[in-house]
Amino acid sequence: MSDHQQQRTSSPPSLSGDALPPLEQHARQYETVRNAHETELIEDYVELIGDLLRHRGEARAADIASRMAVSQATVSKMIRRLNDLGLVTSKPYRSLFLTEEGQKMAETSRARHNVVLHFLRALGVNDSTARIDAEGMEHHVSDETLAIMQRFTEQQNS
Amino acid sequence: MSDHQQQRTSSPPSLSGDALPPLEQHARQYETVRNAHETELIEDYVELIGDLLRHRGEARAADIASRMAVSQATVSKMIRRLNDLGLVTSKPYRSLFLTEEGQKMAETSRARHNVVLHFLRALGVNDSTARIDAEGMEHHVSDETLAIMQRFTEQQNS
DNA sequence: CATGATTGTTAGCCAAGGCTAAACTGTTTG
DNA sequence: CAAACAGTTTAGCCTTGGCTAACAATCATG
Repeated sequence: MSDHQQQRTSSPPSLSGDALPPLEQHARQYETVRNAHETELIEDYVELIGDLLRHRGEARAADIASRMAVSQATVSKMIRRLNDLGLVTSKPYRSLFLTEEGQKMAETSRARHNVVLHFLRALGVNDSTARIDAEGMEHHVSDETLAIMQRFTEQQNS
Repeated sequence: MSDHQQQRTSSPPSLSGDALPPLEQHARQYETVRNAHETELIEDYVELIGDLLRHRGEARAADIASRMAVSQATVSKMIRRLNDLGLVTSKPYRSLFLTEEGQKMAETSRARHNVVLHFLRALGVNDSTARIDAEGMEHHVSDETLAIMQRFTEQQNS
């Protein structure tokens, strides 16, 4: 029953990089990320629906499915959820529309997305990489950071 | 409720912001994000275990649970998964250790995390915000962008 | 050294977000 | 105008990642 436990011990903090954040703060970090994950997908759908409406005049489930690379059944299920959340109005077998709340969310998401995307390009990231990274990052950037990104981009472009 | 469709219609692309990306590219963006989500949590656990080992000499389930703000049962279940994936070795009721592969993952994650964190600080983001944002962003930053962030940070600090 | 506190595990529940297969609707066209 | 096809929905399944409650092991300590 002896403890093993490689005594790799006593690692002096000075040699082992940044210290652990205080417990409370650390916990808050993870919680924030978990919360973001809950809304992330919803926002992506709403944003995409908004984009389809703006660019195509309609948003069909099939388009969403192919753009998201997901099955139509998955989209259908998600639409019901969006409906229940009061973000879209849908009549069976017809195009979707956003409720007022949905439009607000789409607008906000699109704005965030664009700030991040333009920021990455201003930083010097290749366009197609920037698109991919922006898609992943947009939901994890605080308002504070977003504002800084925007300022940075503007300075770069002047 | 029936005022459908602000006829914002026929939106000329020039007025409606960036065009939709070509379908294939668009689909790849979402796929990349979905894939990131699958490994994200795993990496967070492994990274945290690595940090606990470095700073404390041991990684107990209770510590992980409180730092992640998650129940012990959740941690216990996750540890079995990490075990199955060959990332940690665990004997019941004992501290965890990382396998060689786990250590590699922890190292890589930690490095990414630090690059993003230091980049955000160099950009001018407040420390506690930077920590939160870094936690969320780290899994969505491509190698290309990461390299650019690192260069930027170094220039800033010179 | 017994016992209570702490820590870890197991069982069983739930929601989210995927999937395929099958059923249904709407549209196009022969 | 009927049949075929494209689009949509439903049913039912799976995995992940949470949770609580009950139980088990370990550890401190009176």
